[in-house]
Amino acid sequence: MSDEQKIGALAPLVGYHLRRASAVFAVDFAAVMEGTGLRQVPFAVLSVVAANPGINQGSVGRILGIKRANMVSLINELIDRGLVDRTVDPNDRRAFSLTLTPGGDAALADALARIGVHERELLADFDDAEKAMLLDLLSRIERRNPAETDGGDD
Amino acid sequence: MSDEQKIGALAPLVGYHLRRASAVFAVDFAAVMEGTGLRQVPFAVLSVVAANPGINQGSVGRILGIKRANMVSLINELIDRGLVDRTVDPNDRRAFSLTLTPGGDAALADALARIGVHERELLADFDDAEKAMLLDLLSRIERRNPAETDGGDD
DNA sequence: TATTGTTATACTCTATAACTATA
DNA sequence: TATAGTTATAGAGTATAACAATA
Repeated sequence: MSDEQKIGALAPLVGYHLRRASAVFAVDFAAVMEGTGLRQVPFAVLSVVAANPGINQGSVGRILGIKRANMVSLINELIDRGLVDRTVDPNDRRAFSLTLTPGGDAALADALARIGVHERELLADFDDAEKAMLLDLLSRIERRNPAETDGGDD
Repeated sequence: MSDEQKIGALAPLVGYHLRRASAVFAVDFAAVMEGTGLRQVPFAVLSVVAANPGINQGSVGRILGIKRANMVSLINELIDRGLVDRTVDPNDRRAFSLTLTPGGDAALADALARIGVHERELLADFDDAEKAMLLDLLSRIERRNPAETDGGDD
């Protein structure tokens, strides 16, 4: 018993706490999305395609930090499930133009409703200023290393 | 070119930004630790053993959110590298008592020096109050779901 | 009966390299 | 020559189930 939470040298490390807090969100995300089959990364892809109709796979990957090679099965999965539509881009016949299907719109709306509940639950004791502060601090970290985190570098 | 970073519905989601910020830290962690062979999780194990001499594997797992089954190879790796010592606990002969070897102490000190550089770099534009605020906000998230994130539930 | 550690196994996520077709 | 997408593959990380030894 008792494991008194002595994390020693980890205590002042932002990297450690980011990893653990991120894991808390990931576990609860999976719980709240149960039954939909949508995981964190496919949901993010769906969001980016919705916000950028006609975008191609490479651009989605660059925005989300996903390598081109790993985008393939991700997009295939969303197409197989009828959530995304893929057509050859007439302006560049190497590329595919991605859009959400009506089913994709519905799945995204359902996911956003579930995720709204999940975020409100995990941030229940955060006031608006604290949540805004957290989003700002995290965004500043994200901007620190855009090149290395980018999905486009092979 | 240009991928104008339209992340759409992801923009206000703390879970998304936690995942991306955590990834930035993970990539830079790997870069700064290159050559040592220490990754994030084994480093965390080393830190917890150092802070709790004589602790057993299960307790380390519960503190760090690592399942017992996954602790085995983790501890084996640290022992094979001569960083951790494992002896049968005389008070409970099912359990092992874990301590750092002198080599483990040295490896941890070296890791902490490297990680100090890495954290200062990634948080270069954070003042002390902002860093303290971030640590506090993240710790409050970590406390939201200790049960589900715990490593001890099979 | 519960707990510590173990083995075996599987799935997700991420990474690299080599290929094709278009530009 | 560079870029979009693809295939194959490998290594982490994490999950479950079943087992032996000890409490």
